[in-house]
Amino acid sequence: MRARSPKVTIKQVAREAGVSTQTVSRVLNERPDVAAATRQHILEIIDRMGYQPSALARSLIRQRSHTLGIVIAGLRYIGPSQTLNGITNQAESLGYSLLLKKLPHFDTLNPEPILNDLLVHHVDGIIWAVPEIGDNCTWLENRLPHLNVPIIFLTMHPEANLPVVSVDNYLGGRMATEHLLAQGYRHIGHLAGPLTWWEARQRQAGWQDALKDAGLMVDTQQWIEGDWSAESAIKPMEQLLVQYPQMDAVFVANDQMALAVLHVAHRQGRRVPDDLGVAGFDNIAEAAYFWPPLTTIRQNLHELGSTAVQQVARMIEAEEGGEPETVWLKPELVVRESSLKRAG
Amino acid sequence: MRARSPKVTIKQVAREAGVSTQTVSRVLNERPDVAAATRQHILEIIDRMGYQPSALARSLIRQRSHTLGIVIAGLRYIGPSQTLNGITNQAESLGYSLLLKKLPHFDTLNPEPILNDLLVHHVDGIIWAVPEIGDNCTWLENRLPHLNVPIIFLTMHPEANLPVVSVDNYLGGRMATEHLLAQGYRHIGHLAGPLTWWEARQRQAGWQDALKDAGLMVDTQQWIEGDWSAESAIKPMEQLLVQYPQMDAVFVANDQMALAVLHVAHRQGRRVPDDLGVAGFDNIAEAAYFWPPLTTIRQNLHELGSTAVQQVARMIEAEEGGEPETVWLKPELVVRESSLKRAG
DNA sequence: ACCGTTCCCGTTAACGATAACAATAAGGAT
DNA sequence: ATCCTTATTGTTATCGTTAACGGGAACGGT
Repeated sequence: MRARSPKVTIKQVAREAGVSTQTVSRVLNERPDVAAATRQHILEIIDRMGYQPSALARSLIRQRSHTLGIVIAGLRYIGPSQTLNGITNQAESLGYSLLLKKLPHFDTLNPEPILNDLLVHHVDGIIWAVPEIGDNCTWLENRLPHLNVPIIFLTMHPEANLPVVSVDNYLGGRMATEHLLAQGYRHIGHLAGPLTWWEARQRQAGWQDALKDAGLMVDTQQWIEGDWSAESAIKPMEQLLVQYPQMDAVFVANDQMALAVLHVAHRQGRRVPDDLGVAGFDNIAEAAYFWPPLTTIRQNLHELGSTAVQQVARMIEAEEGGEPETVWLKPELVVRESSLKRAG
Repeated sequence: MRARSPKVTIKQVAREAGVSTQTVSRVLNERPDVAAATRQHILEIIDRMGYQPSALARSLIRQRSHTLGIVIAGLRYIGPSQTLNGITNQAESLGYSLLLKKLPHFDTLNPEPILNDLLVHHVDGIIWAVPEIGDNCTWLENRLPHLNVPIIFLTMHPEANLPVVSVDNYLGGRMATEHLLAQGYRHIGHLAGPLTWWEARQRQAGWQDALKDAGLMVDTQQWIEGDWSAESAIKPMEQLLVQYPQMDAVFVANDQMALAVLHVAHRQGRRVPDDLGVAGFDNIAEAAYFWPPLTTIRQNLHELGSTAVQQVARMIEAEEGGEPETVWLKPELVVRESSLKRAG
């Protein structure tokens, strides 16, 4: 292996070895019909010249690029990044390259430019890692049937025959709320994410059903909406404390907003968890070091990403046989001090 | 624009239009030498058939892929994600696609597999977004001269003739420390990142020089090393409080560890900022809602990413003329309560 | 001696596009 | 009438690789 300035091609190798390019190709692809001596000779020359076959030319002739298109909506928050991390790891180990695209906005209605861009690059499959928000998925109905490439969706409403991989947000909401109930809290409010997001609605529904199953009433005074960010949560939380004064615990739709909740509680002198139990969602790295440490729902986004890759890979390899399949990942409850009601 | 099952090629368009593929190609590339009527006719057929030229075939013949290789080391933390976010945005607007690769480990010594993978995909340029850790950059010397593709490095020691884009970590360390000094703190400790990291060393050096310039002594009792994570910072912080008892403020190398510092301070009943001033680094989204809100150094990683893309693009377009250039981005001080020493 | 295999390797065409070079027709200059 | 432009189009070769096929040599069986 040594230096190579302009790229070495199969032709140069062939000429150097005194054989046809086809024979070199056969060696590259480990075909049996090459004499041992010839193979050895060619391998030596390949090594000496530092030849690497062009993935571009291969993709073109084989009609198979071993490339996946990944569509994300943004990486400002840690969630999508962790998912992407899982994707890169799994893709690496399955031998796929990744073409990364970003939607200009969360609620881009027309995904055509992005899809086209991926298709002209001959991706073998697509992972649509964009959260379902408002009607940003309406294009699906009309476009999907014409898309002749396997595509998988992360974190969205699982329609019939749509391959989706998602964390069970509803279950997560239930788990957090049931934990608060088990601790003895009885007036459990909810600080929701933006309800245009499917995830936010699921978490809210889990909270609501858990309360109902416990025989508790739920009305609109008991919850309020934020927009995921800590900043956005300050005022809603203050408002929630006013409109639901009996509240003794709150299930917050993500950890960032839960941080803001702790912040407001401190400012108002309400002790957590004694006066107010708090549970979040996501289990961000910092949650264990909040004051007090935050009880939360851990979602394994790394696994989400890696599962998605496995699923598309399966669909790609299966050609026609790959049935759309929905995979639900189970979240986990992580109990820390913020929800541990002390006696009384 | 309508459905297209198997991909439409330029040949089919040409046949449908009754012209040669070359003429279609000329229309695609907006060459002047096509009769207006012919052009119109071909455009209609392109639209009707939903034809999109293959990026693969184009890349092959043009020897130009309009693709950048991005090498990262991981996305567990938010920093690299923000950088990547900046990269995707800028790449999009300059018309580059992104091939994303992940190093298996931070300290991978042999980047050859990754580099090769990018090269066989004919990337036009490479952004090496891997922090400099230990000797994970030693391959540079020998390999770089033979690499016939522009490459740019993020966040590493700027050797001569090496194109680097980086936030000025040294300056950030100085700024944080000088701010603490200006607030009247006089015994300023430092909780460093792992000193195998270039960034960690830079931040430490900034802290040290700021103290020296203020006429204060610095010895090894006054600082200790963490590994960036909040978890890792708990014990070192406890240790630092023991070994440097006069300490009245601490500059922490990142916000995650600063969170742990606040945590330890609370547990030990030391009031921040009265008994202990705290300044962090990074300005993560949560920092404003820590208790108390954290003074920190903001680094614009989005800009880091977008600058990197601009630089490689420049190098690509410049062919030979692109001089390696080092770009330093200035960090900003964000003052919050954790460092505001009250009178006394 | 003839024929069918098997082994090994080369030729040609193809993937989907563009570059470089004709080639044709119309029009103007000489 | 001849030659030279200019405008427009087609042909051929090419990018780097592999698929499909062909063909010669060596070997064994009848």
